[in-house]
Formats: sequence, structure tokens, C-alpha cells
Amino acid sequence: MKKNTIEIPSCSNCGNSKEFFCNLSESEKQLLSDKKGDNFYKKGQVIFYEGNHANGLYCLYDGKVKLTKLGKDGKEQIVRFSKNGDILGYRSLLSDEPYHATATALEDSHICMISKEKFLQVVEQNTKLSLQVIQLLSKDLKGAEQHLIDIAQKTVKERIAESLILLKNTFGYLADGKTININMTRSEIADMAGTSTESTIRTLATLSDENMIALDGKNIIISDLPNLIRCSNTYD
Amino acid sequence: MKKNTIEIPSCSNCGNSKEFFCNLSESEKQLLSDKKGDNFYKKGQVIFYEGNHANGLYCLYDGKVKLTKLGKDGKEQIVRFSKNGDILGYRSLLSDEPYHATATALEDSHICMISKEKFLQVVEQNTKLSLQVIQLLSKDLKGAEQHLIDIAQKTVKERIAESLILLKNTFGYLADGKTININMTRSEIADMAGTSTESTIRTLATLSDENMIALDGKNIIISDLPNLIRCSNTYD
DNA sequence: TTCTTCTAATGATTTGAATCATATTATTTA
DNA sequence: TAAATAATATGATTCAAATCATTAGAAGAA
Repeated sequence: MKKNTIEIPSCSNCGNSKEFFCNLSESEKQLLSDKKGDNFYKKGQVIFYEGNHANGLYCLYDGKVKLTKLGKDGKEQIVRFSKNGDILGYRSLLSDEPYHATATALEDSHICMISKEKFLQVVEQNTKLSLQVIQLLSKDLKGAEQHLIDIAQKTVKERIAESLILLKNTFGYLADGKTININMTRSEIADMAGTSTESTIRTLATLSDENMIALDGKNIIISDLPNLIRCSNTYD
Repeated sequence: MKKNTIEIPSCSNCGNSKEFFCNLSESEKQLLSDKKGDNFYKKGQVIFYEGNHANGLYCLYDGKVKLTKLGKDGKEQIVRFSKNGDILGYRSLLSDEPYHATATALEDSHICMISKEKFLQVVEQNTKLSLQVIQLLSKDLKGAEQHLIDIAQKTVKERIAESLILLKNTFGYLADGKTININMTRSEIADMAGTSTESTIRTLATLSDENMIALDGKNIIISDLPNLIRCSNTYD
């Protein structure tokens, strides 16, 4: 488990700010950093709930987060992930709407919170930043639309294969270069692929039988990526 | 059928510019209007194809458009609609990416095309406009994520009911105040709901038997909206 | 450590919805 | 107007995947 108290740098010195805040001047970063809160979230802890009012921008310093929406009968659907350097909640902030999804830590995470006012101030000053937000949203929208088609048209096996590839692309591998760097329950993978836990378990077993993946407890090893990609029916 | 040649006003005098371009100054509207192309699209005609390069902004003066993405085995999925005053293709323009979806006229439409350069020029000048783009994207993303959950978790009947409500909310009623103001084939409704044509036909018949809707050729009359909403399992 | 509670694994059964097949209308368009 | 094509309608059949049910194993809590 991660340490609760670590030293989080100011935005100016944060390695992650090469990501989203790369176009900011020193003074702008300083402004964001001012009075920012650094919070520790334990695995499983909720960062914000769907429907709640947004009052700040979350910036993931270190950790992994899932974004879920609640569907029929309380069934969850994972709509997106966040990792180091990603920002969270900017949509609701800029559109002045409640959060569209619930953010939950997938593992112990350190997340900074930048005040709404400071962020909006910088966005209004910096035109490049708003174009970046547009591109970020555009990318998310493209992803959501693709996900929609996948769930509507693909088989469970294709969806599970694709989910594994997405996990690998998002969180990468462990040092061994083949184990996906994330621990999720079968039920969470089911929530990603839009299927049942049992079907997920069975399908993972099948993919393992077919030597595309190997299962080692909660760890999932990708043994044959090209074949897994072929199996997922994705061409991009 | 609509007339091929009608007089389309300049952006300054366009009633639709109350929608997206409401915050523009006269001179900015003039700029956009300059050299804009007015095109007539017959029902069924494609305005742009998924994957193609974007070279202008489309602004729907009059008509109805569906946006579709191609899935497995060439099956189409309708991802969104556009109606009078809506703009099309701005995402690809601002992110400098190929079109994410194919735009097809659902009925005879008049669509203006604003040059890429002029549009980008105005966006860079006008900070309010980029915030508007952000809110538009945000709304679309919210819609796409909701649609995702619906398709993943709802039954065909719920999805068809919801599709009808979406059509009514998007295109409104005819003068009679109950007939949905759009003509789509059963197959297109299936592409919306992510189901088969046969299931769509059967489900529409069931909804009609249950007196929530009435079918009159291609026209769909909503006879009991509260019940239809209840049937769709939507609460917003 | 033991107890309790999640999580994973499998088998059996059911079912919603796709697919296949074939009429019967509507619409085009020649 | 007739011929051709596309859209709608319905029945029969199949199948993928959900659900139900139970056991086994792992991980937290007391």
C-alpha cells in the first residue's frame, strides 16, 4: 500500500504537468498551485459521485481511477479510466453541470485538487488551454462512440479481448513486459465490457485456454497480443 | 420535396445563428459568411464520410441529418442527429482529425459550408465561442455515455421506447402535436437502438398493441408519452 | 488464528433477441 | 403503367449470453 503522506510538488515542479498543463507559463502554474489540496485516496474510495456538484479540478498525481455511471438496477458501467497526469472533472467545471460519472480509486492514489476559480481564470487567460480541452473532449467522445458500437455489435469474447487491450494501452505492463499493470476484479472487467461476471470469468478462461492470455490470480498476462487484437476485431 | 434553389441569407441574417453563433459580432458573422457555400442535399445523400479529411464547417440551414458509424460487418450505428441551426464537423476541424462519423441527409436539406480558415480565425478571436464548443462537446459526450449504458443494459423494448422519445425530443411533433416529425425506416430505427430490423418491427407492433404509440405507415404517433417514458426506464 | 465476507470458478437452465425464411405491401424508376 | 426494388410484416428456429445455484478459494476483520 502507498504511503498516506508523501511530498507532492507544486504544479511548477510536477513531472505530470508535461501532460495537460504543458502550455502553461510558470506564473500560471504557480497560480494553479496556490492553495491546492493534496489528498490521499485509498483503493476503493470514491473521489466524487455522479450527480454531485463540481467545485474543483482533480489532477491525478499518482494512482489509477475508474469512472463509472450507474445503469438499470444499479448495475455499473465503466466509461473511462484516469492515470497519472490525467485531469478529472473539468467537463462539469466548464459546463457548470453536475458530475456525469462517479470517480473511484482503483488503487491507492494521490490526487490534487485545484480550485474552480483558479482553473477558470487560467482557462480564460490561456486560449491554448481551451483548445486542449476541446481536443481532450473530442478524444473522449470518439472513445465513447467507439465503445458504444463495440458493446452494441461485438460478442462478449470480442469485448473482453478489447477490454484487456484497452487496459494494457491505458496502464501498460509491469516490469516483466507482459503483465497488465492493473488489478481489477472479474466483476469490474464485466462492468467495462458490459457483460456479467460469470461470462467474464468463462471468457477469460477461454482466452487462457487459447493461449492468448495467462491468468495468475488477479494478474492478467498477455501472452499473444497480435492474436488477442485479432480476436477483438479492432482495426485501429 | 424541397426546392433545390432557395435564397439562403448571409450568416448575419440567418435566424439559425441565434443557436451556435449567437455570441458573434456582426463583423465576425460577416467573415464567416464570406465565400460560404450553400449546398442542397437530397434525402439519403451523404454530406461527409467517416474517415475523410475535414476541410470546412457544415451549418445546417434547413433539414435533418443522421450521424452514423460503421461497425462490425458493415452494420451502421446512428450516434447522433442534427437539425436546423446545428453545426457539423467542428470536432474534426478543431482536433485536425478525420471525420469520426458519416453524415447523411434524412430528408432534403440545405447546408452551408464555412471555410476552415474563417472558422478557426473566429474561434481564436472569440473566447466565448470556444467555451461554447466545449459545452457542445460536453453535451454530446454525456449523450454518448448515456447511450452506451442504455444499449449495454436495457432490453430492446426499452431501447426502442427511448429511441422514439429521443426522436420526439430532437425533431418535435408535426402540427397535430402527436406525430413525430421525422420519417425513418424501421431499419434506421434499429440502427439507432442497436438491434435488428425484425426486432424493431415486432417491438413497434407491441408498443402499438399496448396503446403507447400508433403506427400510420412511416408515421409514428405518440399516444401515451408518460407510459412510453415509463416503459423506456429513463429518469431524466 | 478463526470467522466472515468477497471473489472466483463451474455446471445447469432459461430466455431474449438474432437469424433464417417467406409473404405482403409500398416505393422507385424505367 | 408496369416492372423492379425496397420496406414491412410474421412465423419458425437457433444461439449467445444471462441467470440461477452451488462450491471452492482468497482476503479482510475481529
